[in-house]
Amino acid sequence: MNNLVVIIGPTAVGKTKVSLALADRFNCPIISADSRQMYKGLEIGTAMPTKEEQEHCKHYFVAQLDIDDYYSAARYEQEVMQLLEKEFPSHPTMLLTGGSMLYIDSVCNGIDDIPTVDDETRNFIKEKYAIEGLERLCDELRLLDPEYYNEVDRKNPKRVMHALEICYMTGRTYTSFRTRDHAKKKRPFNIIKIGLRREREELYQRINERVDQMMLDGLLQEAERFYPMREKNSLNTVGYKELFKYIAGDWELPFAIEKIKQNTRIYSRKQTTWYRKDEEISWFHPDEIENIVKHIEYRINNYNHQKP
RNA sequence: GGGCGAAUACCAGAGUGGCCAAAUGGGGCAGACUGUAAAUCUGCUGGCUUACGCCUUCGGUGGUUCGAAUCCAUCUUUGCCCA
Repeated sequence: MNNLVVIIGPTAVGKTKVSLALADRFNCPIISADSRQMYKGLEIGTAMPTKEEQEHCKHYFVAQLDIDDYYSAARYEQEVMQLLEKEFPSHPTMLLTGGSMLYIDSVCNGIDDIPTVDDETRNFIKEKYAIEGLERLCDELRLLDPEYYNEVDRKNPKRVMHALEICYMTGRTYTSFRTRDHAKKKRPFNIIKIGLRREREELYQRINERVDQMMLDGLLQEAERFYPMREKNSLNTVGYKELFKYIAGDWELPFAIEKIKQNTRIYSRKQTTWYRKDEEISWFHPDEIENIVKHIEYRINNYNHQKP
């Protein structure tokens, strides 16, 4: 059986370094699971693997989208599954690493097949929301999909709007697509989840230092380059959105930099919240490379012995 | 030396006799999460408690009052103005 080693951990914990070491050991390419590193041009702000690192080892899903390209976790799932099918014959152990938990979850557990919303519907609902407000949309959702109405976070416009989009576009309830059919999504490979963690104080220090380094490396210039496209979703990203405020004249630069650090810390905590409920993760300190390798080898052997 | 003012929870800052454990914002912490997720949204934030509730808080002390963050006296610190 083939193996997918998934390296996860909060931002700035040191995933890149560990995954490069593991790629060497297991002689395989790296599949990135980072929703922002996928975009071209965001090298500094997303701490994208460097040219040298990418030459040293093949990276997938890095710098391949344009800033205004549409993308989604579902599309990611589909593309990763295709890629794995192609790669497994020559690389029986593959590496997936990144901080975008929804993307990782969609690869490990699958994501329901829900149609992609067309622009027309999207704009229609968006306008409806702008004119009528969230409460009216909720009222409508209660009529169109009472079951989901009872489950959703009715204060979260994105959730409510998306459900309505599906109802409008398909003429079916959003609930009818949310089957969570895990049997259908059962993966034909072993998944080994490795979590990387550090003491919070240590992680925060690394975050702060990394942000300072990004500024030295030219993050501001990178942000200036993308300033005209600042409304794009892909640029609603820590590191850029704060500098856009500075460029617009709303914030002082030192304040913007502090906000980048602060929002990065918050982001790291949100990631941690996601990890806490996943009991399949085996945790290590990023410096314990040898232990991580041993653990992975042990798991692989174990899986193989279990097979009849 | 004289005059006026200010002191409120981690910070800023409302409150000027009971509806005040104290608005609001920031910060912090926790959580949710299936379609652009580094997004979006939620809860908590004096102590004890699952909760009802109880206890200790609004610079210090002492008063007035049935009742004080709020009124009075005084002390301390501090800001501005006149000398």
